[in-house]
Amino acid sequence: MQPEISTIGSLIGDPSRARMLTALMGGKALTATELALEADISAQTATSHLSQLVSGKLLVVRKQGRHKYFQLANQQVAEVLESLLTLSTVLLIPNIATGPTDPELKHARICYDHLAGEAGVELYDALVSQKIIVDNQEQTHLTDLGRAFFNERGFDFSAKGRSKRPLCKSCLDWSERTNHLAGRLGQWILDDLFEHAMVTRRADSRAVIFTANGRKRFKARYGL
Amino acid sequence: MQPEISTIGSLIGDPSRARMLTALMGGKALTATELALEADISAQTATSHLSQLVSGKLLVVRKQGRHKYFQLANQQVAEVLESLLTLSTVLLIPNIATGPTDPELKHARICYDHLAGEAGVELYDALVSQKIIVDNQEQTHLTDLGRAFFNERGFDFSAKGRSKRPLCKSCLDWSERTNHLAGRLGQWILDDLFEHAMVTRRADSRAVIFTANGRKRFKARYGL
DNA sequence: CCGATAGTTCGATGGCCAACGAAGCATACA
DNA sequence: TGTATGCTTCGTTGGCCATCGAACTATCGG
Repeated sequence: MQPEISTIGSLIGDPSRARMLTALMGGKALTATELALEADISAQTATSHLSQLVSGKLLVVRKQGRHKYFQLANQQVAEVLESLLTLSTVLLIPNIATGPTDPELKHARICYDHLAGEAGVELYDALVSQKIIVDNQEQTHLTDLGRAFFNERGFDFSAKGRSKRPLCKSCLDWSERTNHLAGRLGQWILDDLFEHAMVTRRADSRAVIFTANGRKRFKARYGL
Repeated sequence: MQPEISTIGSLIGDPSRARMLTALMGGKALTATELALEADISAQTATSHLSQLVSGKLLVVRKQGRHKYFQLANQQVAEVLESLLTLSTVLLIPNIATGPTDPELKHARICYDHLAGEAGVELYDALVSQKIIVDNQEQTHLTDLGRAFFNERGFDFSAKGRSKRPLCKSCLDWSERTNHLAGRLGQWILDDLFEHAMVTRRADSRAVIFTANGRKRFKARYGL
């Protein structure tokens, strides 16, 4: 086998060791005592931690008289720590930039059988502000107004008993971090878009592409 | 405080969780059962691990009927795992590219008071192959031949009693990962190089620069 | 409704490991 | 040579946590 990532993870996973490692991120070599103070632990405990870090090859050590100087073993170790520090701040300030980098995917894509991405979120918001649907923490309901709205556009409410699948459901959008519409109604809308040639889709991609005037007709039909 | 890196580290630090996370590196969302199989643990244990990963924000979960689909929470998580995987292979196949990127520093630099970098390592190897010094695991000794060699070149062996500092010492080279010569003899050689104007040094840099014909004279004097 | 499958909760068990006191070794300095 | 300082080794203690059996809820497919 090989040095598992779990081994490295558990080395970083101890609070005292993590504090030592971040202290060493500055690039300067530090002595065992300095690192013990940094981590706020006794010298004995520090010795134990440091020998683990050295035999785990995260640190290298240099003996200089009665001092022992420790530093990060190489650039890769620094990179791991750097990415961990980045992640730890990202977890604090949620998603500045999330989701796919592909702009087409980000704009509109298929999520199982319904519309997701920016277009999906815009649609959802538009339906909410028109009081066609009501968003109520986890649950989404169709209003009477909404029932008329979709009846008008050809949705078959009589087929309802066929399945226990809910009519409306909100689905957390991966790239946008807000809701888009799932459920039978979400599926029907996507079908509707294909049927009226407002969108097409490329083989082997989840991206949904609006046709020439498709976006305009989409906005008109759903009140965006 | 904030999500400490040790928290993230310990989440990755468990072997079962690490296997789940690497399985999710493919980008596909996997169900709890699939991940349990992947990590070779029972469903109960998997539930426990997965809820930890979700509340630690390394994973996001989507409920789809009676299935739960897990995937990496965001790009940063993937980056952390990627850097860990890189590190774990680097630890296997030591240093393709280590040390300073600055070529001057890499080539020759001062390590405390002696010569390090490529030039330092070449010198050390040359002295070993000429049987001037003997490298013996951690300890380096000057041979009788070596004693004559350095006496000839002006090293003052009589000053020995002045200090307990060892005559010869090997020092692990940070960029090259092999030995170079430290100790009183290492110091003397560097002084020798400056004295005979084979090298110069720039203010504020540890880099050692060979002068016009300095490198040639260096090689000649020490048998490289 | 029934059986099957997916996932959960609870509790008990066992093992690992961080922490430090005490004592020891190594080095430096006067 | 003696004394302070830096680091280590040993053994003990205490707490945390991965694991799974048993029993439970939720969902699907008829």
